[in-house]
Amino acid sequence: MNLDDLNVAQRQAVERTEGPVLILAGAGSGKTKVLTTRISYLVEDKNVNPGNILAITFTNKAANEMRERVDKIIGDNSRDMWISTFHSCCVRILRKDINKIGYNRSFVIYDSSDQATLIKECMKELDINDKKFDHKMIISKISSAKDKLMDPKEFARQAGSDFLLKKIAEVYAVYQERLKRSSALDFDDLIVKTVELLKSSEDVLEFYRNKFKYIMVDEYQDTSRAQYELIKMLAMGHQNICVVGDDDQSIYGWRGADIRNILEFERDYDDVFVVKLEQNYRSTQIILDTANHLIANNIERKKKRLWSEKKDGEKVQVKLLKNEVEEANFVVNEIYENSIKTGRPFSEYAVLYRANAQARAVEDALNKFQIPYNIYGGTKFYERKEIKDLLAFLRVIVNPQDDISVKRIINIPRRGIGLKTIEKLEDRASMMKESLYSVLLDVDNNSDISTKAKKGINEFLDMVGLLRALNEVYKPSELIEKVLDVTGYKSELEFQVKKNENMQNGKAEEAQDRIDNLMEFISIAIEYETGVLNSGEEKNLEEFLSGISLSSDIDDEDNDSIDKVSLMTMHSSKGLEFPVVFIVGMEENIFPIARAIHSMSDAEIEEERRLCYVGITRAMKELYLTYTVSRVLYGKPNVNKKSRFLGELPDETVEILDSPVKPVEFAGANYSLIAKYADKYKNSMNLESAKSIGAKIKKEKDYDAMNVACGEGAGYDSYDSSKIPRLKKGSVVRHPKFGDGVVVSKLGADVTIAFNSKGIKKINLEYNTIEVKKY
DNA sequence: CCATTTTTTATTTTT
DNA sequence: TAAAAAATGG
Repeated sequence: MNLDDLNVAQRQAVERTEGPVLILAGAGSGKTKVLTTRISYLVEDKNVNPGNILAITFTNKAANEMRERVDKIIGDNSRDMWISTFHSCCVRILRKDINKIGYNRSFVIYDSSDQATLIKECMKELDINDKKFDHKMIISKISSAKDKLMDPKEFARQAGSDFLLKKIAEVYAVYQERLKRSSALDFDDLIVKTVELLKSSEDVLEFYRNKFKYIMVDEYQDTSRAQYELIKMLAMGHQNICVVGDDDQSIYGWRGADIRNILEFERDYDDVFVVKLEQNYRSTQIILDTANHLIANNIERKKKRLWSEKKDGEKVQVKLLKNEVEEANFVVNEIYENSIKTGRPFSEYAVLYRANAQARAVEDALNKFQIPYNIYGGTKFYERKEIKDLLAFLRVIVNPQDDISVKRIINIPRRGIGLKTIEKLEDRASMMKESLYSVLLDVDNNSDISTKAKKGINEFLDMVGLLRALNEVYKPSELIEKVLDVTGYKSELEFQVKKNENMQNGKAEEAQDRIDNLMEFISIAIEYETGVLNSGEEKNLEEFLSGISLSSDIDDEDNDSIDKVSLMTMHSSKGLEFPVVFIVGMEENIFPIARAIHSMSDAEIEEERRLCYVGITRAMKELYLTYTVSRVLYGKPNVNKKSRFLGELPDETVEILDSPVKPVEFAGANYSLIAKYADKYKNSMNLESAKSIGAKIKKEKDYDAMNVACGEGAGYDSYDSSKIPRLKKGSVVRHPKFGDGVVVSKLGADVTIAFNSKGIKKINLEYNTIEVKKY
């Protein structure tokens, strides 16, 4: 096999096939290339049977990409290889043998919202409604317990006498019981139960240890303790385990990723061969220097330094704007001008942010400029109501024990089964420790249920019976059509469209959208069927459903080729790259994000810093970082200091774009003063409070709040209909780039200005901020 | 039982 | 602000 286009380190990583190998792969250092080459090398040069190879990734996208690339090198040989995500690998193992630990092999997979519903039910059953017990908090505690392979008993033991933890332990126990009764596993269970299976059955463990003679794990820094344990069990015999990761890109600690897994890999295995991939093929040296300098502030890390052969490049641009609207306008204008200047398609630009809510302002600006964009994240296809309803029907067909799904659809379409009836049924189910469905089957012998409800329940049972019979005959896609038909779900939506057609309430469009989504779902099913046909596997509804549960978003391949700007959180940008990257919202409390009440621990700050590192290293050629004076948060304007991360960047690689005002520095400087008046506003201050504090400081009420917060009556102007009239012919202005000038003429937001140094220029105030001299 | 109004509460989310 | 949860009224 030809390894000529690998560098020395990459080559070492490929050729060291035996024993434990740790590849520390910096951002953009070609780790996917190394992994795919290594897999191919094993097969082609080392004559390893493809069936003996297991390659694990975290996302379907990564798994698909890896398989594709391996396919390209070694052709159809890759078929017997397991290249999959942790979760789908576990599903495959569990479908075969989960009965050995007392579960039903046709289990369903509960997603996070099913999980939330079930947790709430468990809390109700235990009479826990105190406001102190937030179901989300309980979910995350249980989830992190599972990440550590802690079962309810162990959890209760560790809770000791702590009241809160004891209560959570109770919920955890009931929750697991209910899951089992429903033949359901949540995402975490997929890992936990696989470990349990391997621990309890010597045969199964032996089988997979023999099968997977070579194991590779991608994104190792993101593995949880449970995943670590799983891999360790499988790799124990032959020790041919190769993990790839970058501790600096560990950004999922809050989701159970244990950074110790990678930091302590060398301690866990004997004679570990460590390779560092430090040559970056993605970014300019300027961008790498910026990222290196920032991440050097983290203490808990393996030292490494990325370098690139691309020595020249643009400096990182840092820009302060007045608020999130102007920030977005600046970004979009910059994209627009840059694309005209360089001829880059819009797909080469990305706007990254800390929280999804920040996308809105950017979206508005892009719409105003009529620039096409793609938002990643947000509401996912499979989380839409109509899709969830349909999925619930399908899940009940496969597994009527699934209480959560039964409850979801029992009254769709309406059959007079209300909350009261369901409550009675549930009580009975939990009393008898049986599933809801078996209580339904016995409804005629149940005296507390009204005749009307009984009738409805029997209708429901008949319908499910019919659909289950149809499932024996039809393919998934055809069955879906039957479901939509038999349940009347589709005709109900069609009726909604008709009914609201002539009203301007948007309901017709909404119903039509839902129909379209359902049709889209059918084509996904058809796609699945043809895909399965080619691979020669079984094509049943069960497999189709687990596939769907395990795929987060539809990876729309042709969507990538469409010329659109990408908007996403920094979390979802991991693994991607763009020639031009904007990171918006570089402010304290936004990024690093503020956590409720308590201040952040060092470890949390370090994770935020790693996230910033991930964001920066997405950029290939140009990088912009923006922050604002004030920003509307939860409906109220807030003033934040600029992000500490900006201060951690090296001076040499950063260019601070001239700003008309320096309010954030002022705000920073004034914090000690403000703090004197109101200590509680030290970290976060809204304009309301700034105004009153400012008034005390300045003893002058007429300053507008922002100027007070900025510490000075800067008298600056921007596009704001109420302020525009202040700009007149003859006004003296200062532009951030062009310096002082005089307004020559004004048409809408377009102002023509004669600059002392640059001559006459037309400036559009929608996306340029200029300073107006105070009268 | 169900639809509408009021109140509450705000990360990130590969599966 | 804006979405989700809870409360209320028909």
